[in-house]
Order: sequence, then C-alpha cells, then structure tokens
Amino acid sequence: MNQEQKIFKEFLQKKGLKLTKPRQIILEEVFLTHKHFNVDQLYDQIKIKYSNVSRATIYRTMPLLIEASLIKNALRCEAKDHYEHIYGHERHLHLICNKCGTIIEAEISDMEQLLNQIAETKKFHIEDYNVGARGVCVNCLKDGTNSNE
Amino acid sequence: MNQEQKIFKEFLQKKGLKLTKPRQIILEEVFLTHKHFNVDQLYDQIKIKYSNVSRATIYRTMPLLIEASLIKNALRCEAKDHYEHIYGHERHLHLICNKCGTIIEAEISDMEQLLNQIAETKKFHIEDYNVGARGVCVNCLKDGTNSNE
DNA sequence: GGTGATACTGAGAATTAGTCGCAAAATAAA
DNA sequence: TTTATTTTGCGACTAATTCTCAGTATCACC
Ligand SMILES: [Mn+2]
Ligand SMILES: [Mn+2]
Ligand SMILES: [Zn+2]
Ligand SMILES: [Zn+2]
Repeated sequence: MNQEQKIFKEFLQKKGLKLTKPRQIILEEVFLTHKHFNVDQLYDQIKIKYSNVSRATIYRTMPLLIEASLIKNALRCEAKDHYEHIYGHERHLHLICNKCGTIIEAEISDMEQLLNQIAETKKFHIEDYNVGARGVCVNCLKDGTNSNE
Repeated sequence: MNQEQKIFKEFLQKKGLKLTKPRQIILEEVFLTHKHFNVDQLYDQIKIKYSNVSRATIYRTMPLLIEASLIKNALRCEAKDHYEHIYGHERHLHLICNKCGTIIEAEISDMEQLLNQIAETKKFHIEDYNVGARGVCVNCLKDGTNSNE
C-alpha cells in the first residue's frame, strides 16, 4: 500500500468511512499520472480497465480526496472543473491559452512581475489573470452556524 | 453618452455590430453598480425596470462586453460565472469564503507573501489559492488556424 | 418611403456538468 | 447469522449555458 492509499485510508477511517473497491480504483487512477484531469476523463480511463465505476461515485469521491488534501480543484477549463495532485507537488501557476486551451504550468515564487517574467520564459502572452484565494472569513471563523457546509 | 457607451459602441462598430436597445440596457445595468454579478442577477434587475430582455441576449452580450475590455469573468461562485468591471477598476484579488461564500476584495501588488499579509488584514484564513493567467500560447501566436475561436 | 441584405431578438428546446433519491449490495461488528 | 451502517450504480433531476429558429429591427441604396 503506497503513501496516497495510507493517507486516504486513514482519512476515511477518521470519518468512519471505508476504503472500498471503487474508491481504491479511483484513487489509484488519479495518482497514475501527474496531469490535470476532469471527472469525465477519469471516468473514461477507469471504464477501460475496470468495467464499471459509476460517474456518481467518482463525483462523490472527489470531495473526499480534496478533504484528504490529496488533490485540489485547480482550474476550470472548457466548462469543466479540473483537478490536480497536491500530495507530492509544489503549488504552481497555470497559464491557460484562450485559443487552444493548452495549460502551461509554471513555478510560483513572487508573482505579479514574475507572472510576466514567467510568461516570457514560456513565450506566453498574458491577457488577463485571476488570483483567487479560498478559506474561511471572520464571521465563519466564529460561529459554526454557517449557511453552507 | 458616457464613456462606457462610447467604448462599447465603437467596439461594436468596428465589428460591424450595432448598439441596440437591449445591448444599451444591459450595458447600463452592468455599470450601474460596481459589484460582482452573475447573469441571473443581471436578468432579474433588468426585468424589474424594463419588461423583457431575454436571458439569451444577456448571455450573448457578456462575451461582447468582455471582448470590449469593459468587464471580465472574474470568478466562479456557487456554480455560476461572476463578472466584474475592468473599465475604471484596478486589478485586484478575491478572497472567497469556503463556508458562506462571502467575497472579499483586496489590492494586489506583490502577492504570495502579500497574500498572507492581506489575509491577516481581512482576518481571513487562507486555505488554498489559485493563480490562473489567460492569454495566448506560442503555437496560437503563430498560426491563426486555431482549434477554438 | 420602399426594398433587400444583414444583424438581432425572444422563446423555448437542447445540452451537459454536477447532484440526488433509492433500492440493492457490501461491510463489519455483534 | 443478524443487524446496523455505508456505499454503490442507476437513472431521474437540476440548473447554467448554448443553440435553433422564425419573426423583427436596422440600414444602405434606390
Ligand atoms: Mn497544475
Ligand atoms: Mn472583484
Ligand atoms: Zn494556444
Ligand atoms: Zn464566511
């Protein structure tokens, strides 16, 4: 059992959940490559090897993998959420081509000016960029009585 | 005719398009406040004042406003695209609460370490962040023969 | 002010990522 | 086993966005 599996299993146990066959398959497939992926791609890959793991189960497993800090919802491309590994990977930056959809990865260190330096390195012409940080706001830090979650 | 209208009209003319009534209404409504908005909110606001501008037309107008550099697709929240003004606004950063969905805006200057300083100022606990830059990649810079567009 | 070419529009159908309800199947403890 | 709890696949569902299409507005030219 590799590290990802250990982490996932431990995570699940803590929540009173089980590392079932479908979840194992999904986990394994997710960590088979280091590319970004969306649910559909994952589903197709899995379908080839192991007859059937339903889309619903994959959709249900993503939030678990995220909560376990193994992956994150990294970007949105072609109207689909795309995920990527966190475990074993540095945080990095995505340069997404508006025309062909190519996603170029780049190191982060300072940003802003670096954003342009990096772009130059990658011969990418930045037209726009977004920085989105997620977390918990003051109000939500206080009361556990939240609208969401 | 205010500046936004001038810009939009000029933009449209350059493309052989017209500044029609629905487009004027949408433009005006978009620039009435300086908050983020999604198509549904916009639609509701417009419906109150001017009987009917169809959702389809609003959806069709967003890309035009974006191409005219008046607005941008700034973030995704609650499964909806959210837009914000570009014209007359500094580029800034969004702190999105994972629990209540509150969006806090903050100035950009250097980022990364700043991201944390800012978060402290706003009493926001950052759990994750994404930096996504969009533009055109080398390949697409060369040939006009693109997969998309 | 007609007239034809072109661009626009609203309405609603279609598409599609993502979610949900449910009854059957797996799990694991007793 | 029995029993309580999860989990699953399936298919129905939801909701944002896109598309189709037939009717309208626009505008250059007569
Ligand atoms: Mn990446
Ligand atoms: Mn903003
Ligand atoms: Zn490209
Ligand atoms: Zn909050």
